[in-house]
Amino acid sequence: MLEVPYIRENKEKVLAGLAKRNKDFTAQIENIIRLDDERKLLTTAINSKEAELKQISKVIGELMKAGDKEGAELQKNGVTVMKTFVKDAQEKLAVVENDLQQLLYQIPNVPNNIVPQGKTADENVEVYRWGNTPELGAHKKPHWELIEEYDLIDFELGTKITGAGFPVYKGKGARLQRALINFFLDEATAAGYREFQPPHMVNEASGYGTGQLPDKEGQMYYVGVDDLYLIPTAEVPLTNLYRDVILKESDLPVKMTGYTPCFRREAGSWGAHVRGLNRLHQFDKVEIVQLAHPDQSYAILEHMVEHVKQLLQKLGLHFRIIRLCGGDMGFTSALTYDFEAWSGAQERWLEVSSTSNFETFQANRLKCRFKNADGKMQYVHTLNGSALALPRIVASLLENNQDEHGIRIPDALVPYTGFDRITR
RNA sequence: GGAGAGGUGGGUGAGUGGCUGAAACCAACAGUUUGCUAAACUGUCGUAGGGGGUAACCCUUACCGGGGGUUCGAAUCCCCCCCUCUCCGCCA
Repeated sequence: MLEVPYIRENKEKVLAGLAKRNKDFTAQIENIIRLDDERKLLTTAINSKEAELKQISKVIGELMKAGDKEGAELQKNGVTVMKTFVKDAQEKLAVVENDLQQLLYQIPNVPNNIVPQGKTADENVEVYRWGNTPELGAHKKPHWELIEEYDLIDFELGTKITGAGFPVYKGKGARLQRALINFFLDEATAAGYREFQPPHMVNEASGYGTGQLPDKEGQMYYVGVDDLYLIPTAEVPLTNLYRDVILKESDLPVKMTGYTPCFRREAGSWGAHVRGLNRLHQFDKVEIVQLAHPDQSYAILEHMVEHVKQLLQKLGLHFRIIRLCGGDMGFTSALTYDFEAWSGAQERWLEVSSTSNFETFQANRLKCRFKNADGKMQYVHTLNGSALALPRIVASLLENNQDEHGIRIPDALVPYTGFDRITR
């Protein structure tokens, strides 16, 4: 959520930035400023009237103490009128504040200067590419065939016990999952991230904190009886660990990592390219999160990108990094890099990580601040990245490393799997 | 789920209708003293909103788990909810 004072002081800049999202926010921004003006006016009126009432109460208190009951009663004249005035003004203020809040919730984050102009994913900009397309020959198979051939994952069973999009990992398939999770967590902790095991369900306040709510409730599984949401990513519980927290400047940056399953309804997005592991309702992911000093957040974003880059290199996967254009970027993000691994048999790129700087957009909602050198409160910048999401990594590992005899496990992973090949 | 106790500032903890935004102590920060460390002393020590000032700052309102209510006036009384602790029940 953008801060109103920031909007007021940087109106043109905000509008110009938001224009990259291919929508004109002029009317909304003007409305926000108008409502804020109204808010200030009402507040001033209420404040002075309340000060008056408070003064009268004080006088009554003194008169009562002195035993002057009649004098006290006299003071009460006019109080009712004043109280009615205050009550009316407060009701108006509540409406104004609510309208303002609702409007603010609808304004996405302002894209950073280097975010490319563009409407769709086609206009994203590739900024880095590593490795080569694997030579697989004519016998290459997509991962859903390999999975069946080597009995690694069972989609039918998952459908039986739960539903489509909930796979059951079996034998070496299950072991590969565990290996990847441990590998990713070890790499993250070695890079200084503290490991957490957060809850897999969160309350409504947490949903608002990181920006899933309002608006995106359709994307989360909701447990109505207990009013809880299944997390769509570890970003939600991890970042919310610092909701309503005031940090010391010396605490920054806070580096967290955690493995969790992620639950996504993917309502409406079940089109093409969803076979096998390409899109699931439940998947595993290791996430890295940082709370950063605003002056350092973009340097830290680079570090995080570097970290993810190394993971993919250690796994030996052909991949590229793209900078998302304004039209493709998430609501809460100011700058996002997506990582795409090559899928050798599908012959297309699969998104395996999304690493973003949210600047103060989440921190404002979270009320996560630190005291700066001048003793002033300042919002932190929040950042996060997948490091990494498993299913598409598995898909691309299986496809890229296949030959007639089986599937080769990358060296970095062998200590974790305990085997270096998957065979029949 | 049932019964009881309780939720106050960074922490401990006082405070049952007005002089309490909140004692005291601890922690923290700044300074004085000191050969260093320590100790002692002095001072500062919440957040947010509104108004004023170039600014240091000043005035004002709100906030004592959350939300309502009673009252001229609520941390203090009443109602609802949430959470924590103890005992009981249930259970991995």
